[in-house]
Amino acid sequence: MPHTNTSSRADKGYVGHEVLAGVLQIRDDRLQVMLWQRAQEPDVHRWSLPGGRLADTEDVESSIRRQLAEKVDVHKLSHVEQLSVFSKPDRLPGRRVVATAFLGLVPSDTDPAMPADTAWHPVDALPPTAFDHELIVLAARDRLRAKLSYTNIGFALAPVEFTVSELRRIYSAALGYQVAATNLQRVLSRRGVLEPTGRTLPAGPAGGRPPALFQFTSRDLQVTDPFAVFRPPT
Amino acid sequence: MPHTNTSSRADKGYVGHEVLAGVLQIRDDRLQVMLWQRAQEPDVHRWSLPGGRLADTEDVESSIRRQLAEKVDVHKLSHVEQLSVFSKPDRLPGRRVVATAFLGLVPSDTDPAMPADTAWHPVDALPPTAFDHELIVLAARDRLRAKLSYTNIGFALAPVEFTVSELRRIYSAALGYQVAATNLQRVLSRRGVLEPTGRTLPAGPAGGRPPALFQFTSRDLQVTDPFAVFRPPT
DNA sequence: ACAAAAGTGTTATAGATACACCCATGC
DNA sequence: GCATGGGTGTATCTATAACACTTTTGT
Repeated sequence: MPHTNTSSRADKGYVGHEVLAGVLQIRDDRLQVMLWQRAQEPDVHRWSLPGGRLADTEDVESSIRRQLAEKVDVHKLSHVEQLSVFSKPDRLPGRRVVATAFLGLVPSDTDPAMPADTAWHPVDALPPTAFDHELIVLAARDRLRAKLSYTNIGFALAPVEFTVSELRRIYSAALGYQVAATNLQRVLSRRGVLEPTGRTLPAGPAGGRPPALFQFTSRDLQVTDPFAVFRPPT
Repeated sequence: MPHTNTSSRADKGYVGHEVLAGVLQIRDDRLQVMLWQRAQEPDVHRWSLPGGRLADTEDVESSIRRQLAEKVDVHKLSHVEQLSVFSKPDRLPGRRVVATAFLGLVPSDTDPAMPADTAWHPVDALPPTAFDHELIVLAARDRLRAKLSYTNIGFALAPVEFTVSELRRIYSAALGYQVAATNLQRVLSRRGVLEPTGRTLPAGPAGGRPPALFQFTSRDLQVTDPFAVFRPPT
């Protein structure tokens, strides 16, 4: 790739700006991240996050959505939010580039078509990653885990309609520990995050009661637990 | 641009990068923010946040700390953290500049010397502000309020030693509603955030029991309440 | 003694977990 | 009938809010 940094660092104040996304999805009951394998130096063959350069007419969120549209049909992204800036001067070899990192989510029932150099990898068993991209993946994972607790962000990981069992598997995979279906249902219902659709699925081959189907009441991010330790007087 | 496999638009633009901080302090029992008044166009006479251009050799956090040192003795900043990126293409007139915004905190018992064009303003009664700086101030306020609930961030607003009454006034001002001293003390103590120093202050002129002095057990930001709705099995 | 401010004891309430038990289906 | 998975009822636990009451000082 470009340059020997002969003139670049001397060009005072020129700071490149890129956007990168940790796009997460639950696949095979594991939290996985979308990565593509670099074909060129630097960091050849290492895996890196999708993204690219910020263009003139877009803000950072428009930019990451545009760039992801080249990898994944953008309509399949159920949620995008900003994480933070990664700006160590030497985070990339060559010219200086500041990155704005994002968390992106894809529902578990979609399987977006991706280029040949791109694949899903479990977040807890990452391949060798390029630059500081592993840090960004971990930041994305941590943000998701935190928000599962106090927001309705599960809507972005689950299909539109699902059984409580399916939702339990999704939450367990994302959080990294087993959650009980019984309490998951109750907590989310009491908060008004979840509601039954009235429909059910047929029982499985081994029998059993046919599961009811549920949906999220809202598909926009909402804080559902103010978790205010110091609660305003009622 | 190193390391993207996407071909984005031609590089017409030079994207500047600035860092800005909403520096907050409790003064006169109100949450106030440090602003300086612009002397030149654009937005003459409007009030704006301290900050400036990202230099070549620093990351964004080093940069904002350096720039604040020009306004406030940097050692008086008890906490600095990144908020988010503001990147609308037209957020400033003229050349495009992306801003990384920070929250900065100053303890209530310090009164940093500041330039003549700089003053503190209550966050709930801001003067006319420049560009998108009001948004950044509100983001700083909201971040502070959220973290008061589930972290020990109060250490950054309070003096090293304080009475529970003083702390109550600080929390009340920052949160925007009255908190009760009795419960404040208990919640923070049970979490191990607060501890008595063993010393007391003399009673006030009107009498009353002499208050005990307390301190925060740690002066680094720590999450004290995991507020995990889906708690890992014990 | 009395007023004032600080601090403690006690109860109430909310929101979660744990677990036993009942329900509906296929074979 | 019975195994299997789904769903509900109920007890328990934890943490905070509310408030009455006690403590310690100055005048």
